[in-house]
Amino acid sequence: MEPSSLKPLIDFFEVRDNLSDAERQILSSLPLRRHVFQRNEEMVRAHTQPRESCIVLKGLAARAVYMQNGARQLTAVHVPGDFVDLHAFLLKVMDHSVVALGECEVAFVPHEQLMRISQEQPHLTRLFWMSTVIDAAIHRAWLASIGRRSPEQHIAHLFCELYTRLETIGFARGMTFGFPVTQSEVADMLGLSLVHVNRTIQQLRSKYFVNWDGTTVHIKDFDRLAEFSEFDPSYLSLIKIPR
Amino acid sequence: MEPSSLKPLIDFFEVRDNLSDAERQILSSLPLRRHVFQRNEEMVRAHTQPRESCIVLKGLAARAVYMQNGARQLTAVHVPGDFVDLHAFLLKVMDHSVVALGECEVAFVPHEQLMRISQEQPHLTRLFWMSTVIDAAIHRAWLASIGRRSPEQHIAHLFCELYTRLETIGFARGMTFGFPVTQSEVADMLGLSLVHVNRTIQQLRSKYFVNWDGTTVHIKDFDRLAEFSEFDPSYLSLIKIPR
DNA sequence: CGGCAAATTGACACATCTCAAAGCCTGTGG
DNA sequence: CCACAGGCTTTGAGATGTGTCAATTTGCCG
Repeated sequence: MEPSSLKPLIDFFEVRDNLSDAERQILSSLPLRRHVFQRNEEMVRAHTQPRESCIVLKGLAARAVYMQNGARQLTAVHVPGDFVDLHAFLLKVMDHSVVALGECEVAFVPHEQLMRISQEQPHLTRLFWMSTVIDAAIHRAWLASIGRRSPEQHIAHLFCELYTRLETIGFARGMTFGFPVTQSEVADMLGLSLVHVNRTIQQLRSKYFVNWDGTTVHIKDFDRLAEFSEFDPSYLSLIKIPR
Repeated sequence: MEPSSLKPLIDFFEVRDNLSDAERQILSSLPLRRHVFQRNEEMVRAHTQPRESCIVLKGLAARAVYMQNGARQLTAVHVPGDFVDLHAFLLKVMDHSVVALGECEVAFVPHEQLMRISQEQPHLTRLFWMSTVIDAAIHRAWLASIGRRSPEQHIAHLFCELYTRLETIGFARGMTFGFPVTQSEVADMLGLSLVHVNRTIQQLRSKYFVNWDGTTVHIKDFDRLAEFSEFDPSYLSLIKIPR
């Protein structure tokens, strides 16, 4: 098997707009520095000033904001094809960290390359821009979840989101996807305690047709889960429109 | 007094990077449709497909996500100079609404203008992009607040954020700023109930050197408030760096 | 003065956290 | 192959935090 490719990134864009051959070519020939991170390793560190931005190729990553007492809040999960750290290109100084959830392979792209594209490729630039704007939409959906959904609904919504995003790029089949995450990490996504997450997951297992054994999520009835959690995928911008 | 100008938008950019005369000129000559919204009016509606994006000129606006039962979560507050709805330019379909908090004057810019800039002005495009990426950073800060800060810290953090942002564009002086907002609206920002917000505010008033009479926030000791709420303004990218 | 909208209070139910102890599973060394 | 260590998951119990409901009070405006 050849090394993980940028195909999921290209899929990410092509689900939402058309790419020209030239654009596909530019993306495919980006000089990449590949790296595999182990569970919990920081691939981008808060307060640093990165000179490259990373794309998830395989596995999962998450954005994390740390508090002084060591607590943290995860603010998004990223799947293969996500240009996770594009934010750094504009922010210059990171406001948060990006950590690996389970083993995670990423590709780093130098900012000079992004700058070149931003100078010469308006359409591709807009697609990059779109990717960060979708990240913001995901943050808003998470804010709604944490602020106004019950813990049960929140987890259900999270699973619907991840399944949908993974399915879009061909990384989920048969209502199943890999989610090698600790309950404590889910607690950091939900802003709850480990113990409460544990109890909530037990309720979900018994009531709402989802199962998660710590490694794999299996959704037994997606529609029911989506209805229960008020999941509406439109915030993921899964429509092909000229951008 | 002439009508509210785009000066705060230009200030927003110039705090973070240098603008050329040509760029300032392009911004100043954008064709604008001005409109004043009353408290609680929706200036951008979720699920619609706007053909223009709006900039706050005066007053405050907020992003809102609505749930089926009528509850809502506010995900950000916007101040004069914020190009609030730039997201619509890339998203095409809105995932959320933008509502006026108190009386709010905005300027709408047609997407054709933004498209023209994105085709011809790479640097200005990056600044627009930066503005949306800062919005995402604000969402992350709010996620951390709602998930990992106490209600008291959360409100304190919110006041620090707003004071800092307003001060930056010259809309706050003497540790005071206008915040003509209802406790119920603050509850929608914090993801809490009205009653709990009321009690929390009373605690803040007595303990933490802040006052808010429903119209104006007065911060008696900013440093103490910032320390208490772990406010670190770096997520607002207030540094002048070439972008 | 009368009428509202918003702020405040009180009482009580329910949700969530913390602490601490068990139970489970897996990899390793003997 | 078994015992044990370490990391997760699960449970229990009691302390706090938050929500809900309903009544009161306050402030502003016609």
